[in-house]
Amino acid sequence: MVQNTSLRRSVLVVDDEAMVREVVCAYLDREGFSTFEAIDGEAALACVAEREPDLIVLDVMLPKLDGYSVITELRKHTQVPVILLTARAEEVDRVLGLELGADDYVVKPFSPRELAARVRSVLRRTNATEHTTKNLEFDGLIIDGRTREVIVEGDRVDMPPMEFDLLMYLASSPRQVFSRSQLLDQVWGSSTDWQDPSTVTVHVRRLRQKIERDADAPDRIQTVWGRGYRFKP
Amino acid sequence: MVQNTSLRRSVLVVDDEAMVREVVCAYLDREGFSTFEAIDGEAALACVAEREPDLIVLDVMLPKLDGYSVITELRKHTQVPVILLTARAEEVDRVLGLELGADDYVVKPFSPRELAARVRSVLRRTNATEHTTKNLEFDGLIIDGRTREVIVEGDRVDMPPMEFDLLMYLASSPRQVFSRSQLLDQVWGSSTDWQDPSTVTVHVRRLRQKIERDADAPDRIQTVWGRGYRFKP
DNA sequence: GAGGGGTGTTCAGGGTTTGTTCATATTGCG
DNA sequence: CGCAATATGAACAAACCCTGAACACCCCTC
Repeated sequence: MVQNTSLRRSVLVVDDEAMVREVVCAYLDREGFSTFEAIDGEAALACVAEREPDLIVLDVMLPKLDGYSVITELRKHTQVPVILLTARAEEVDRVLGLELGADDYVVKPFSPRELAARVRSVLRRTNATEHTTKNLEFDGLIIDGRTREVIVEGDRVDMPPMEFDLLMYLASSPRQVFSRSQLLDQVWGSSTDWQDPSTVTVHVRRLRQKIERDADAPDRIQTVWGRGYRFKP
Repeated sequence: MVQNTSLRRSVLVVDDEAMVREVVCAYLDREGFSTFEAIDGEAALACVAEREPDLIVLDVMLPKLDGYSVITELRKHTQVPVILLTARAEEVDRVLGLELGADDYVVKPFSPRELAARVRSVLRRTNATEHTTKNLEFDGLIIDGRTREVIVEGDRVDMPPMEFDLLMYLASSPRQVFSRSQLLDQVWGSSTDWQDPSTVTVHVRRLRQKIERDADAPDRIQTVWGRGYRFKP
């Protein structure tokens, strides 16, 4: 059994077209995921048993064992998140797919960008149970990615998922400035084109109330006027 | 080799129809991008080699060298983001099947607004992962493009967005003289029409107050009478 | 199912920082 | 000395951020 010790999330891409696998994997690689490939349903199940990916991108139309059968089989053993690829809108039996336990579906043709966004989104949702994330420790602030606990000045602080993800993301690149749009893209991840950047503002405020010594004079999460926010270690 | 020193993101628009190029470029210009145009695949590759754009908007149907071939060629050397323009929905299937080396695609007819949104979205993402922002260090002056911090003689100095951009631009090309109009063009961008060159003067003054040892005898940012300003390393 | 707490999102108002303009003083050049 | 370019200071306008509260939603308990 190969343990996935990497900090990066791993994604298994299952499609019978080599070009699709290749392109999707290349893109996800660039996005910071580690990727595996499988050409059909049987190979997919074998790979899941062996590598334990954090998420599976699964084409519905597959030789040997189709996507629905793969999900059914998977669900006997694991709760690994699945994103379905379906060829055309008309063929989408979303009810069937989702009832079988898929977490999301993407209709072909899709843009790799959109798929990556869905992957991030689904991983975020299912984050609560599995994590291979890192632990960060600063002066008076400890962020435990494994247990999703935050400890401020020795006190354990309750942290909702979104706020934790935001804090984690900022703290992962100390001092770097992120715009609201970037944070929406990177932390929220899905369909962010029409979302309100002020969502970020509000979450930052709540975050500050929890981890700042003086909420009126933010020190850890600094505002960079006109540009975004920055975590100060 | 022309260096793209502008702080604005540059976009190369490739389409054989002059009207499309014109409309798209005009809109992107107004949105704060600097734009280049290419009429066919060969011209596109030449432009990429010469200008190194931050993103490429690429029509699939092109004379001489079609969009797919251009991407294939591009990917041998660079990871520059590409947004494909496709004339018909059916062609999108080919995009998926053949050349998903693109980061996104837009189906004609499209609204310039939508295209601009995609451009921004793709750039946000790629900008977040690649640290293309530079760091500059001089004697007693450190400019960190990633964190947007300036450190003068060891002291961290708060720097408003515009002043930082201006300093960054000047310091990126030490000794080179820039006229006020050039700076307006490159740092401010053509987003706001017909600006007052004195805006530059004021920002230079404030900049000097922050980074000069003696504000009355400017050393780092020198005035070149009748010509403009120059950064001295 | 029906409440209830917790979470994520949106919105409008107010305050602050920043960007720009303008009038005036100063500097550099012929 | 005259003219043009640049510097200065202050005031205005715009952009931006924070606050507070309300709404929608999900999950959990009962």
